[in-house]
Parts: sequence; C-alpha cells; structure tokens
Amino acid sequence: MSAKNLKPEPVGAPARGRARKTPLGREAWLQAAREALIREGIRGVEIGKLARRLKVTRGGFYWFFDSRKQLLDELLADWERTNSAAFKAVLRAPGRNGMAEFQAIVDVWINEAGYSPAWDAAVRDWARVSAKVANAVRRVDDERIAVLQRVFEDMGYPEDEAFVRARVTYFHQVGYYALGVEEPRQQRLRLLPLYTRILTGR
Amino acid sequence: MSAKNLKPEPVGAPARGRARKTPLGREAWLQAAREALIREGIRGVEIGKLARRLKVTRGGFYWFFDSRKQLLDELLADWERTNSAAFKAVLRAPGRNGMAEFQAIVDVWINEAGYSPAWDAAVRDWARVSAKVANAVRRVDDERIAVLQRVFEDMGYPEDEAFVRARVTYFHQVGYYALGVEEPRQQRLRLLPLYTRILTGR
DNA sequence: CTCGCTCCATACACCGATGTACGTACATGC
DNA sequence: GCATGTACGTACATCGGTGTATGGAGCGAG
Repeated sequence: MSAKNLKPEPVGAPARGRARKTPLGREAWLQAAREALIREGIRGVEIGKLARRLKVTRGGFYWFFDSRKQLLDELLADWERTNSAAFKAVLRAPGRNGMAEFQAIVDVWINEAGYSPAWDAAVRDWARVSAKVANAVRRVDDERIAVLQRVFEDMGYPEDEAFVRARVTYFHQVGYYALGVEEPRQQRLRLLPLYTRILTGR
Repeated sequence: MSAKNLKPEPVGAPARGRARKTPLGREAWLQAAREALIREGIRGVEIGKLARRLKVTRGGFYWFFDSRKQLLDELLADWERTNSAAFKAVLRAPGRNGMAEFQAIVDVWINEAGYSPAWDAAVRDWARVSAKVANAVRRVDDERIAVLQRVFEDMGYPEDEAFVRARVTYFHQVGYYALGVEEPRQQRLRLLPLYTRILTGR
C-alpha cells in the first residue's frame, strides 16, 4: 500500500512510555483512515468505524488527533508527499533515454511499488467535495503530466505532440484504474507491447 | 405509503396542472438528485438538501417515493437507460466507415449532446460503495468499449489492436473527465487532430 | 510503593438525516 | 359547492456520528 516506515516520530513525540500491550499510535489511525477512504470514500471515514476496525473505542483517537478534520488534513498531506515520489524519481535516473524512462513509468504503474493507484482514485473522488483537495490533486496531476511530457520530449517529439501523448498516456492510466479493470496478468502482459507501441508511437 | 401511482407519467411529463401552482413531480426530484450526485457524490444526495434546493420541504418527497433507496434505484436505472444511447447510435449509422464512426464518437464526447460525462463520473464514484452500481457501470463500460472496438475493426485493425485502441481511447476519455480538465476551447480544438492521429494511428 | 504519563473505555450532550403521522391548501370532477 | 385526490407543510420519534469529560489500566521512573 504505502511506505509505512517513516515511523520515528516525524512531528510530535507521541509514544514514549507505552501502555497496555502495544499502543496503536497515530500511524495506525492514519492507515485505517486511508483504507476506509479507498473502500468507502471520504464520507465513509468515520471515527467509530476506524475504531471498530482497530478493535478499540473512539477514546484513544482524540488523544492523537484534535478532530476528524485534522485527521483528514494529515491524510491528504501524506498522500501528496508519498504517492508521487516514484514518478519524479524516473527523471533523476542517469542516461536520459526516453524509451527507458517510459518503461520505468509503466513499471511503476504495473508493479505498484511505492505507488497506489487505488489511493489516487479515492483522493480524486474526495476532491469532488473539497476545493482544498481538488487543488492538491490538480497540482499532482500537472506535475506528473509534466514528467511524462519530458519523457516524450526525450524521445524526440516536439512540444505539442509530447504534451498530447503525455495526456493520453496519463489519462489512459487514470481511466484504467477508475474502471477498476480486472484482467488476468497473462493477458495484460500479452497486450503490453501493443499499449507501448500505441502510446509511444514507436 | 403511496403504492398506487405508477401510471400518469412513465418518465417524462412532470405533471400538468394539478395542485397549487405547478407541482414538482417525480422528475424534478430525480433531476435534483442527479445534480446533487454530480456535485457531492452519493452521500450528498440527502432529501432535505434536495427539498431546500427545490424550495419546498421534504413533505412531498414521500408522496412520490417510498424511501431514499427507491430514489437512488430509479436514479441508477435512469442513468443506465439514457447515458449510453448516443454511443450505440453510432454503429447504427449507414455506411460503416471506421474513421467517420470515430469522429462521431469524438463529437458525442466534445459536444456532450445526449451524454453527460460528469454524470458518468459521479456514477463511477458511486460504484465504489455499491456492488449493484458497480455491476451496472461495468456492463455499460464493456458495452462502450465493444462499440469502440468495432469502430477500430472497421478501420481495418486486427482484433487485438482494435481492442487495445478501444481501451486506450475510452480510458483516456474517462481519465480526461476524472481529472476535470479545464482548457480553453481553442486549445482543445487545436490539439484535436493530434489526439485523433495518436488514438487512431492514422 | 507511589506518582505520573500514556492510551483506551464509558457516558453524555449535541446535531443532522431519515421516515412517519397528520394537517392543510388547491384543483378538478360531479 | 362539495367531496376527492394531489402536493406540500409541520411535528415527532429514531438513529447514527462528532466531540468532550472523566475515569481507569498499565508501565516507567524516582
């Protein structure tokens, strides 16, 4: 799902002395919220539900967070921070070969390493009812499309065509997960060269 | 409580001169529900909000509908019935010219005549929390992709490539509206030939 | 041991949404 | 003009979610 190994108290210092067996901590609530967001949308992120899923009551929640709003704010910040890292890393690879960069991005999408398209889709739904989230999503989308445009420019395409190919590629991927396509991995791999040829024109 | 009224208007007529000035009728509630679904998602479709927007109270709602669930069921049926008609009409045109068929579909998307991509996107979000809706959406998507596949086959592409091009084209469109892209019409028209060339390969 | 901190349980007040019961105004058929 | 059916208003019971207050169990430090 996501990198949960940024644990050593990035902001406050919540858990020092320990109680009971092993206390949940902020991260457990955030992860439960993330999963609920993906399954049921933002309106389904209810503190009581999270508590039931974590096998506790809502009592502890308000020790870690001031309110539901604060939880959601941190959830959004977490998404914006972590779910685009794999994209931007592609351009930092040495060599600057367009086709290799494209393959690297496809690899991120297919293997979902350090990137969760389901999380993306859920945040995109959330953006419908929150202007703040909508702005964050727009920033992230523009960033990623810009990355893809550079990739196609590295293949030798002029600016306009690189921009359109970046959009087609990115929108195609967003739509793929928006539809929740489920197909056997074998078919997906069989068709992959066709996708590549159509999207890159090479 | 109202189990006796299914005859006056099947779907269309919003009731003629009946009571007060001009009563709202089922269709007004359905339309308000549709707009609320698009703006706020399924959880935002609340009878009180619809009433406020219609400048009435919730009193009349339960004359037309037994429950909120019934309203939502009819809303889904309405979507499945009306929002794909423009697609399937394309293949019924005489001549069977692949490129012309493609242009006709693009025309449906751009002019949004008899088709609302925003409604599509909202129902797609709704499908996340309702298996019934998810099934309906899957049926519709498969239908539309099949239509596009036939279009590309009419262009002369073999089955596999026609399928992939149909998916790329359809997913791209879904993603376009999922991102809520807003660009000046002039830019959209300027880039349109590029899109067409990339998606059709011609 | 006792104190203090951490984390969770319990109980309560508050708010908003649903559904129901019933009252009411208006138009039409007779 | 009066009864009937239609469409809406009003009031109420109920349920579920949020936030708060408070108490308690567990563990570490002195």
